[in-house]
Amino acid sequence: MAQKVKLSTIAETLGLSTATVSLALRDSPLVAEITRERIKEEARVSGYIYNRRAASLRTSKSGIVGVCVHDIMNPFYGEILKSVENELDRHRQTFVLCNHYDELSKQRAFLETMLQLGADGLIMSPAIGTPASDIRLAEDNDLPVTLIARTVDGSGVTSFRGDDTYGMSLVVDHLIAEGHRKIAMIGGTDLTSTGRDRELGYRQALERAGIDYRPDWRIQGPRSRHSGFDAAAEFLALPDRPDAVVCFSDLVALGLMYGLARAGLRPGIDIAVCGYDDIDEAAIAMPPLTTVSNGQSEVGQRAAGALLARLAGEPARESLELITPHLRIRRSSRLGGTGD
Amino acid sequence: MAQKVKLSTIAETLGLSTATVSLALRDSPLVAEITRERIKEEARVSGYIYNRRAASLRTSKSGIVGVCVHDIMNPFYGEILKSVENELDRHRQTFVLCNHYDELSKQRAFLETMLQLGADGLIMSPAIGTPASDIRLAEDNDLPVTLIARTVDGSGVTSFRGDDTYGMSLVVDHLIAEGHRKIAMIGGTDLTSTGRDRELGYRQALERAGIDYRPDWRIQGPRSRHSGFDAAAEFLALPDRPDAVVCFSDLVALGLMYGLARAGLRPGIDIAVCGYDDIDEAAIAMPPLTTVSNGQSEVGQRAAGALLARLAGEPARESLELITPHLRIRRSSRLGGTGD
DNA sequence: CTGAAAGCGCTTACAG
DNA sequence: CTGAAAGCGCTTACAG
Repeated sequence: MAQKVKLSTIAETLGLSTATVSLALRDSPLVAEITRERIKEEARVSGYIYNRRAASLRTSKSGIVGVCVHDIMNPFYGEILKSVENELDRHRQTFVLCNHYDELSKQRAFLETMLQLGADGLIMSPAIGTPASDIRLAEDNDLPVTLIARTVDGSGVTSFRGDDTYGMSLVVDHLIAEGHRKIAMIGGTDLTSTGRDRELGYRQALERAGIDYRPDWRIQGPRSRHSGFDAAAEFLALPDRPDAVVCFSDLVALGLMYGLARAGLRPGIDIAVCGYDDIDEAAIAMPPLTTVSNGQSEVGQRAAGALLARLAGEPARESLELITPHLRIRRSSRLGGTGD
Repeated sequence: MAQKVKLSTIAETLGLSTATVSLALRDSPLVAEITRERIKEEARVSGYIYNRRAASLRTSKSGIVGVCVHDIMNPFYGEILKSVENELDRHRQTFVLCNHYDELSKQRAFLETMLQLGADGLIMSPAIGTPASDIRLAEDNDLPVTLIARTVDGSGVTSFRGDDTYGMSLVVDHLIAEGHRKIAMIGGTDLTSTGRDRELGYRQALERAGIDYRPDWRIQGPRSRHSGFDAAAEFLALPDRPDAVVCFSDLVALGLMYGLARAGLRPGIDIAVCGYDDIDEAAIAMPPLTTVSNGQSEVGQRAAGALLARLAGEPARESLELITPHLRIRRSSRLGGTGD
């Protein structure tokens, strides 16, 4: 491009003012239909590129929404993001992604960048240890925030997530109904609301059934496929080994099943395994994985919707929107039974 | 924030000019050390937020690099992106992600957005059907492009990808060495360079071994775990069924293995299955998957490096940088054999 | 229905 | 070592 084409270039070529050109390109009815068409045609043929930085500097709207999660390669987040993306696309918002890998410094750098770029809003699954003040910093600088999957107390904003305590209790109830009494739980951490809530659901369900909680059957930590795989060895070495396992997530369960299979134990035959999230892979895994549908697409859609409402002027308020999870019974938990 | 703090606010407070403040905040030696410290301190306590839109409007540098791939939820791209992210992070570039899902319109919308935001550069794995002119449009508007994983002829820019033809021939050679003669290939499409090149490697390896290519043993299409799973039925119905399969990707292979196992066929025992890419999961899968390491992190790192060089002023040139793939032999391909 | 002018918040020569 | 002034490319009252 020899010479950059800008509004004023078009205005000069056509003998109009930049004001008219600006209005016409945004389809303002203030400009006569015929003038509008001439202007648009000229913009097209001259290869005009709208300069959003300039516009944004003037209007203080950027059309950018930031999205920050633990790791987009995790299908659980991926599925949420897909529905967020869908929703934002329809409102012509550009969507800027970031992984924080639970490093507060990464999350802060991203937040700072969004502030500097004048982002219109932020959707985040806060990193471990996020203080409420980080979220208020954004809000105080006109950057509305909506939380997903995890909660931060005192943030003053709306969070969307599944009802993890209830969901986990559904799984454990199911295993108990299948006749299991020795049920381990693998994965998750006390440091996130998700981890705490799912463990609570596990303990409550045991308690309701009159089964003692055994700390040695609670293996904390794993949150990925790989660490689930690694946990198999630890599980197999457990004293008085349980015959059923609930996992923090599907990813952990799928990794664990690989690990158990490698050790010669057949998931769904020798041992019951359940996951959490009902990611796409759960239904086709071998064996098909019993899990809890955690409403990823609903979380994404509602979170995006709530953020758009904030952009449209709705005030912030602290609230927790719980999506009701559903049990998906498949073969991995039905020893000797049938199922898909 | 009652009142937005800007450069001029700081300048007034301190009785300095905005020029001095601007220079000081960017650590210019033109400003006296002591003045610089006063300014930075004031910026800190007043909660100043640097306005990148304004700066970028002035300098026409935005600090943004766009990255556009088929689907970031695909671990193959995820692994590339992780290393791109690493590299860009070190140069304090903000990294804006986009999935095009092989829809040209989505890719174009993203390209347009990057142009409007004045992005400094673009890394992309071009959508099916991307014309060279789309890439030249970016280049002509001062938006340097580097391609990954796929190539576009006549683009005039550098591409980084694995040597797919050679890589696929390694797998097929290995199966032949294991004694297989009836080898199917599942997945991939003629519409991408990756699909074409991997199929070519398959056919060349067969030819070298004097084995006829059988079109009915070439199942095109699958490129995801789910479609790999679905392809199992088609494969099982094949006339004169092969006893070995090479897949377009690990994801396809992993899905296929789920499908075969569900049908009662044991991958790695009754049938040999190989993947491509060597994603993290391949090594822990059950059975562990024989595959080809495709150098994802090298692709990402070198592509990011090349783009940074372009940003630093290096001219564009059309070239193809092939990363040499390596065979990873695991249990899925060694019927009756041993391995990890 | 269209135009002249100010201003968004920075950076960059240029002057002193 | 610091300041005054112009300008990046838009949009928005305001006037006509």
